[in-house]
Amino acid sequence: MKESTASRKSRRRLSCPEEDTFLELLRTTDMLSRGMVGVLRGEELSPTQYNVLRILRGALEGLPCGEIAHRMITRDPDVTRLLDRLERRGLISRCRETKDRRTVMARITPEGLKVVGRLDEPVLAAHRRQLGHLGRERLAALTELLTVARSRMA
Amino acid sequence: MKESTASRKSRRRLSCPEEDTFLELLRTTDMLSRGMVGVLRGEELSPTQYNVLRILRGALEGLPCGEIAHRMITRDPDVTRLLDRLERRGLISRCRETKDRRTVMARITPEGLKVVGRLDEPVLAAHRRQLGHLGRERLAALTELLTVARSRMA
DNA sequence: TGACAATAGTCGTTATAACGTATATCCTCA
DNA sequence: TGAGGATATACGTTATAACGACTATTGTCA
Repeated sequence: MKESTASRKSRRRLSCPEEDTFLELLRTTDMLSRGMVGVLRGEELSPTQYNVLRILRGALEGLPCGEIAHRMITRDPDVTRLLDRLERRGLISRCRETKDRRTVMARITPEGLKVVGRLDEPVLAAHRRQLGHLGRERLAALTELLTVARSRMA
Repeated sequence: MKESTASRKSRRRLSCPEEDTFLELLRTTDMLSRGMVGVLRGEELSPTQYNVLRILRGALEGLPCGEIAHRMITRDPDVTRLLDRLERRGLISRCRETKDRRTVMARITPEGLKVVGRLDEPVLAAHRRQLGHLGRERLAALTELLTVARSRMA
């Protein structure tokens, strides 16, 4: 194990606890995301698209584009073309507001609801398969740590 | 708070602890990554490119492309073109092996070393700024939880 | 040996992300 | 009221990611 220790030392000469955590976060998130991508592929949705549909399902009355952008997990300033693709597939509809003619409201369509609905079960199953082994307590601890991390992040 | 509770309930009708954790992970990682992107922009490197350079700095004797792909944090099967761009900028060099003529070795150049080197300080500072407030113990706890999560992930 | 599978890397194509800029609409206040 | 700034969205362009198919080289075993 001598050589492995040495190479590890040199490779990590600049590492610090913060960086270790950051890298673990990246790796874990990457792994989880890949799993999700696999599930969503069943309905030919990207994670971003799925995210939008979930948001719109939670607001059946519709939302302005900007609000969608604001609520997205991974911020995407170019909501326009994201919605373009979803509209082309008939999963959402858009219409310009009458009051403030700058804003465009997006709504999920019945077809869109069907698509997201078909994913509920597999998505849930994937989550359980990927993280279920941690158990309630550790999941709670993890969520808590992440919330704290983010709330004080500079 | 009545309405907010109700809407929250309906919005989360399908949520589960695993999903909550997953979403927190995504949000946190996204936030951290954005910070890094900002720092790396100083040298016009994408996170993926920076990752490759860090890997190659840890293996000055060079590595075959496949091994680079294997070590990357976020798996990218298309290492070829990633290395193309880095080679075009003179940050790495490539040459075909003589023994196994299928493999191509990539090495970091002195110029590449300079670029990564210039980032050491700012990257470290960013890590501390973003996660330093957690303190040693919580960082360790977080890293530990993530390692466990990943090691048993199905 | 020599056919065949396995491996390492490359490339074509399409979709998506990132960035800056443009356009339309609204709001405020002199 | 009307000029200037703010806001909401769209779009042009370039870079990158994702997915397959393709080529070259090596290893294996009948």
